[in-house]
Amino acid sequence: MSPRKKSETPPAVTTPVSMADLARELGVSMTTISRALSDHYSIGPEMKSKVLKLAKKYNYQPNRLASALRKGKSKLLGIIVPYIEGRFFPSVVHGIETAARKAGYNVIICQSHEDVAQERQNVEALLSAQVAGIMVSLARTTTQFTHLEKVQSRGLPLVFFDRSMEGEDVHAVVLDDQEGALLSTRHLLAQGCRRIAHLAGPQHLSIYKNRCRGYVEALREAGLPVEEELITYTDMTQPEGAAAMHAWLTSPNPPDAVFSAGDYCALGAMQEAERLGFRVPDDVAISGFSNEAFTTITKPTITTVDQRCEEMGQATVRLLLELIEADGSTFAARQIVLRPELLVRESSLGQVAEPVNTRTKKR
Amino acid sequence: MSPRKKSETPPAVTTPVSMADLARELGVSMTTISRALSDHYSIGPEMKSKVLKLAKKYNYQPNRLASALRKGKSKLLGIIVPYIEGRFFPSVVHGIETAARKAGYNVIICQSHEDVAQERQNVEALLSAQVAGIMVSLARTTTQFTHLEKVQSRGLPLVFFDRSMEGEDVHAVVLDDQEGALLSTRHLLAQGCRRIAHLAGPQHLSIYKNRCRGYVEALREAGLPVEEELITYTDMTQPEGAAAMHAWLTSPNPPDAVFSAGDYCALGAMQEAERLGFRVPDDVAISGFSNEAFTTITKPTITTVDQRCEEMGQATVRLLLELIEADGSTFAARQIVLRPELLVRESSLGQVAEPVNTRTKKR
DNA sequence: AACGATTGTGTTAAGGATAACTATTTGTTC
DNA sequence: GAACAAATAGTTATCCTTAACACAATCGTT
Repeated sequence: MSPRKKSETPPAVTTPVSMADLARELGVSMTTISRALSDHYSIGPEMKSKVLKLAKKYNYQPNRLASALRKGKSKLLGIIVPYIEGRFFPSVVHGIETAARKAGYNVIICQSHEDVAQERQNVEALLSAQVAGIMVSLARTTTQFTHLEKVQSRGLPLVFFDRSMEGEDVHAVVLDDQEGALLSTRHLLAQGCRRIAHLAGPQHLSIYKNRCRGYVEALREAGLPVEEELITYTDMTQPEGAAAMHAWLTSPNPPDAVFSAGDYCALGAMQEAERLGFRVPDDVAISGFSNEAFTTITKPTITTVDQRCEEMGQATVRLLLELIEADGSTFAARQIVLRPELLVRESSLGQVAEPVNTRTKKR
Repeated sequence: MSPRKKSETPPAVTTPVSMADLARELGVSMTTISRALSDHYSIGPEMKSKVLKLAKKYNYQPNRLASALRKGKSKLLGIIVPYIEGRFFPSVVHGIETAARKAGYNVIICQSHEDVAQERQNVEALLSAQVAGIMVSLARTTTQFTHLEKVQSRGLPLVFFDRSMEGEDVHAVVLDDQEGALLSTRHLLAQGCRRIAHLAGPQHLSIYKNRCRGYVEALREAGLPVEEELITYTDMTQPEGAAAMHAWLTSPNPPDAVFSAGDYCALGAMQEAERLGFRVPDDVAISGFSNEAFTTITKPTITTVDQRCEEMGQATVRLLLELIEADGSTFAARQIVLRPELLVRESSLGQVAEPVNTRTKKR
């Protein structure tokens, strides 16, 4: 009707071909086209190949909006993360994105900036974008979950990763933090260390609580006492690591190793130790957690625990897609626990050369 | 017909309310609802408030799929990056995501993995997701642009960021790499350095070519000769930086400063210098490029150039949205050039204490 | 008093894909 | 050879929102 208002469009605008175009050209109905493209049984092989050929010729791209609208199911997945910086989340997102694309899905990314209100808004945004499912790693401040319950009441699959709702009947992919701490502390013990300190994180966060548990477990295994003055609670930053280390090393009975629940904190501790004239690992061994990128470029390189970021992303997508394809029929909550990997590096290697895993992640 | 197979759905599935529901309840037509919600002039204030109230009561969320299908314009933006790791791209994506959300758009992220074929696929995926516009940072291997021309021929706004198509009639947001290199080299000169070497990157990439130009420009300004043996071409990795530095420092006439076009390479150079017994910055000053996270935690911390990641993301979105809203009417190609910021740190600070900017980026 | 302008609302037809239901032809079975 | 099943393709309604067009009522104007 209305004359399309492009009076002069230098790069001549071409409209994408639709099923109707193909149908017209072949003199068949749109249904036939639709079925042929989705390999429906009711279309003969001859017609199928004709349609496919024409579709390729015109480089037909299905309009996913239309498809999603009709089917009530889009090819979009939503993902909510606290932020996309540092090592961990970009890597997980990378894993998610790769796996999702392989399955023909696109991913919409939202950041909560560690804020519940923002997280709520993200949920709304994703719902109104009609995503087929949501993956979320909770903001630190999230203690109420009404926005997430709403997702489920919509019948939308929801999978948590890394930071999950604890003890609830939810689908989740998490790391076995306790195991990682256990491996790391055991390693320090194996290096001959006997007074192992722990730089702990905020204990209301389960990941840090579990890392502390693993540390304690390893000491118990070895028949060593858990000494209160050897555990310092920090916010896991570099300065606090340095401060804690300073206190320990200037005390009458300093530790001979430190297991930190985070790499930044471990770094601070290491730098402070060296500043005070202690050698790492000779005088005091150090291990961290998270396999931050910088742990391979410090001097010495820092022993740490890898969190399997990519695998976590892949597992999350796999679980979510299963739920989406099951279409609400399976609701046995599933928790996937990934095994962390200890990466032994220079900061914890005693002179006693022994067969250990010195492999670092390839990139 | 087929009995919906959820025999027992514990979390009772509620269907989202649609305009039709609101219309029925108020006894008006859907059009009225639609108009009231989009604040159309033809709806009376009384009716408007009634509709708004009801919409809020039922927490009505518009179905963006349907809206986008009808309007031919979705609230989705596509973004194609080589990868989402390291410092730069996550930060830019972060900036993009934040700015886009503020404007009511969601962002779909794709990775090309530095591969043209993948990039082509990404474009297809975004087109079929019916995004309203695309932001792209080219893969290194991209030399043909048919897939991107297709985007424009669809009438879809396209904005490049960081890695753009050179010399073409395109919209782009880039960093002034030459300026950054100029600032950095000038700073080394101001520190009293007179034999400044350059760790250069692959010269077929414009960013590295421009950084080299800036270096040369600064030397010229200072009336210094550009010596061939003081420029080494590398792939910008840590080992190659170390190798180059080794060669320089074992030569008869070693440089007293190194400007590296990348931080990793600068790091390698710095480590090698120290290994050879040279002190940084006293014997040889060093500066890098990119403001990678690790540059603040090495010892000494590394002087570098910040690439304004967040601003780049914001500017990219702003430009793209302008194009989207202009709806094909403005096609004057626009190039936005961001000014880099020199971050002076320990690796280049001579004993001559002078008033310089020692600020590092806060996080 | 009649007319156009203004205001407020309804009708209807897209937009592209798809699923339920129908209809036709061919092949199979007893 | 009649009945029935399988194979193949078409009709039509639907997903939800929006926009062009139509329509009715109120108002001011000449």
